[in-house]
Amino acid sequence: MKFLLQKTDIESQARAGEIETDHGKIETPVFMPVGTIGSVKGIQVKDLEDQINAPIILGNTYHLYLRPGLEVLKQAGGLHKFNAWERAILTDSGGFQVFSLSHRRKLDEKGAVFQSHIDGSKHIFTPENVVDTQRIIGADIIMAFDECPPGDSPYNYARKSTELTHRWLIRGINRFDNSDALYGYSQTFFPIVQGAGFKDLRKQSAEFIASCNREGNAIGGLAVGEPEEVMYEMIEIVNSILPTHKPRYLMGVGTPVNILESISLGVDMFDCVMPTRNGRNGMLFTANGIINIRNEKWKHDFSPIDTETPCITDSTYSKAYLRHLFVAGEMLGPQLASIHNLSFYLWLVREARKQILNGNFASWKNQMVKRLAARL
RNA sequence: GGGGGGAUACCAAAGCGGCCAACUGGGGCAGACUGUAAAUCUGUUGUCGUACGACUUCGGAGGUUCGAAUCCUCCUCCCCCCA
Repeated sequence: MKFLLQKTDIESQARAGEIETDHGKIETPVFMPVGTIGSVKGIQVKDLEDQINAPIILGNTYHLYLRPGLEVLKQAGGLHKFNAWERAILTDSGGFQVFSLSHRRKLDEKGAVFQSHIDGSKHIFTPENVVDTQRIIGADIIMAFDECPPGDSPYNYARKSTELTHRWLIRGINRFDNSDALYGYSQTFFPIVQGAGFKDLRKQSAEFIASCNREGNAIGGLAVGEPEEVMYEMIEIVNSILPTHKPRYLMGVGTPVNILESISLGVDMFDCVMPTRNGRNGMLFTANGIINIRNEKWKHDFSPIDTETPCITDSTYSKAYLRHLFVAGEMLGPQLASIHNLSFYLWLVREARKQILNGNFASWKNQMVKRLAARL
């Protein structure tokens, strides 16, 4: 993987760059659609390519390990072959499931024992075997196994957790550096900054992660219950420490406003389930604010959802029709909404990139944040 | 012609003397969702009021009772069975 930093904004920390992988180039800032179990829910690969034009999507180690399982993935020749996605893939390590499935896992120094949410069977995840699994999945970018503590974690817990994540990181790096990619293209390994909502922990963690000298770095443990101001504060501290010539990935974030503010703070890569999950539940993101497409007020509105988002949903269908599909429980509704939302997210980050390259990012961002805040 | 069963809120359907403004489902309306246990979950749905509460409801009209969606009488309408 290579990262080229093309331009840094004068008035903010925003950057435009380009990541090169063996599965294509990724212009940054970028938003990566989440495809947890090897599928961006409800969306075909061809629409991800042609409509949404995503250069990279996510997969999840925990979920893919449980289903379809390593045998199938290995036999398929990796996830790219399995799901027919020929562009880049990043896999989360299962660190988020340490948080989201905390009630069915036990942590110790060695790793995490999960009780499968599918059949209750027990599975051990360690910093080492999570690297092995991601080798088998064949993601272009693989993530360190971390503990993502809740946003309201007390200091002592956050400190211990961060230290554990650091020890796990050493082990993960060691396994990564002593193993090989399986399918003839290269993989890279991103470590993850933790530290919950505490400045000193974030600072220590960022310094530690920077010292590991990997090709890119991630910021985890945010947007997990802490106030937004705290999140921004943590990003600012961490980004003042992480190297500028490497991509910075803010994991799991977020709303369109979160993304613009974080770009402004120097983040290059994002992922979030919001455009797909909320889209399936009838929430549409537009340049002029949020729409709940199920609302009665759209019943007779035959205009497009958004005139700025370039995709089939917007160019073909009206709000009234989308509302009808949702109200009637037609599966096409969630699918079209997901296409729209992802197209909008990708449009937004491409637009941000354009503005950074133009040297007009800061004022554009301030204007966009105001528009995005509306509820239509 | 004879016999039987029904009518409850937008729909379906419980309730069969007080704990009933009325279970439950659907529908309607609204909300939530941030490295996906989610095409899921929550609230609300007689009227007025933020609320305590007040007022009008269980086909219609009368009646019994301290008290009726629930019991009685008559009326209207619907369904089923036998001729």
